Amino acid sequence: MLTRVAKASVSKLVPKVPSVAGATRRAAYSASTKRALIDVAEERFTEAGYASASLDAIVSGARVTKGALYHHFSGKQALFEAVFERVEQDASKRIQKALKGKKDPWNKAREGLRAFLVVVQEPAYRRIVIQEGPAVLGYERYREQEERSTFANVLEIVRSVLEAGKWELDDPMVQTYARIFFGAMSSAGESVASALDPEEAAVRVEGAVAFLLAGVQLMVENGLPLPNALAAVPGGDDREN
Amino acid sequence: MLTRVAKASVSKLVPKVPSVAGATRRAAYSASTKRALIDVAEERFTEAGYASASLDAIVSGARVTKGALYHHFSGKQALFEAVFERVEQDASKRIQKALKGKKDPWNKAREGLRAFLVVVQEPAYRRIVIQEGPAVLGYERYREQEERSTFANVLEIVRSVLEAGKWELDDPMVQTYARIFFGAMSSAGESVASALDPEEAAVRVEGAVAFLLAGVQLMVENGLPLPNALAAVPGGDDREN
DNA sequence: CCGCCGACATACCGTTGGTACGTACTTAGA
DNA sequence: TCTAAGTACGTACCAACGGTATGTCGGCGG
Repeated sequence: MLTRVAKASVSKLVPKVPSVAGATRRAAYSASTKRALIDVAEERFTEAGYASASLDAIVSGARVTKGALYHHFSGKQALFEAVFERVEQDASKRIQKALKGKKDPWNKAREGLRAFLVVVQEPAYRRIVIQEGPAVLGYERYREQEERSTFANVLEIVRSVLEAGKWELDDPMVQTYARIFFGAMSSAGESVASALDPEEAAVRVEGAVAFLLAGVQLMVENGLPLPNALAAVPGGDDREN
Repeated sequence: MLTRVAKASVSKLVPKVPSVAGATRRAAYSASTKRALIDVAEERFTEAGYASASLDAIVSGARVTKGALYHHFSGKQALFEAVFERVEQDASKRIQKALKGKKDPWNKAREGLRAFLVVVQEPAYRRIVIQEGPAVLGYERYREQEERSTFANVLEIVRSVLEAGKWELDDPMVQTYARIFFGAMSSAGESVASALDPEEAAVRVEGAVAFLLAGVQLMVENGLPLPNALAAVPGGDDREN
């Protein structure tokens, strides 16, 4: 009964002409409840964390029952993954928008960093993607998801920066650089978000990254060596001390 | 009964003269079972993950009951934290050993990185510290723990590297650099450990970091600018495109 | 020798994720 | 319009798990 009311209350979402995309009315209802589930789940997961967010709370928040949940998702983890995906793609789009039109690799990097530092301060992204993502999904699935969203952005930025140099490096090496940067950004983002003064922390992070970028830039301009060679530094194998 | 046998089998750990440190025999028994709990817990947590590792399995593996567990620890999370702490300190010690005697900051950094890349390939460290640590402990407690172990090592390395430059930067800034590097290393470590060819991946990571280090080194030698200034780059506010 | 207390064991509870099954409402087809 | 089919749920239930309350046994100080 309550369910009926619930459906009625969101019925404005139902397309007037269920012709092609929205298809039938049933499908629209269905999609609506699925959305509601994901919405509430995102909220609960963000607030309470994955383990402490009970399915009962989620389904009651979405004004459905577990039957509905298990009709749309194979389980709690699948629901989390759906939420994860949406949060990730949201973030990715916003970062891409910040990159829009920027062409100079260095500015692109700085702008992307800034956008990321904004995104990473949102509770949902912090908790769901950075904090609990790897643990809940497992590193494999986590990586797969990232690969086609935020990490893709980082990869693009890193690639364009590295291409500013004349060295040509194979794709795995670019991936390696991107991995390193992505990890750095995630960690930095967490520390920014949890700092007493996030603004100040963000400034510090931007400064630090700008510094490192300047180092790379210097090497580019001086046309310098070994981009992907190992640290078999000629100086000496450290027989000092 | 079984418990009795278990205790007897490890009774060689009991000090012959329970005078000062080991104290009474009871205390020694107690410490022994606590150790056993942590041992088994580390194993189970590493294999199955935090959520899927049941307390029943852990206590039965340690040949005790939940009564014993809840006598020594306040709950599952506390047990995890004990395991976490041990794994972390183990890793920290090993890294410190690798740093032993190295004085040149750049070599120290490279050596520390190499040691870290070894440590991070051990399943226990990967799973407990990197993957599940932040999610289970929460970022706050996670950071507190790291602060006094592995992160301390990174901090020291970063500090010594940065001090190679003539700039003086305040402590928070050094912390920021260390955070960035630590995050980079964690992520890189994960990708190394989960790569099809960890050896090759490790080489790539070392190469990439060496490259970045070379950039910093270049800036040091050229006595270059703005270590902690923001990227208010004079070049232009990016009205390009 | 004895009373006490620490170090467990045992039995039990509430909650949770997950499943099996029932059912009402839609929609396609005649 | 009527009906058969199937989708999209709701309901009732279960096993497993983390956690707790209480009992008990053996060592240890006096």
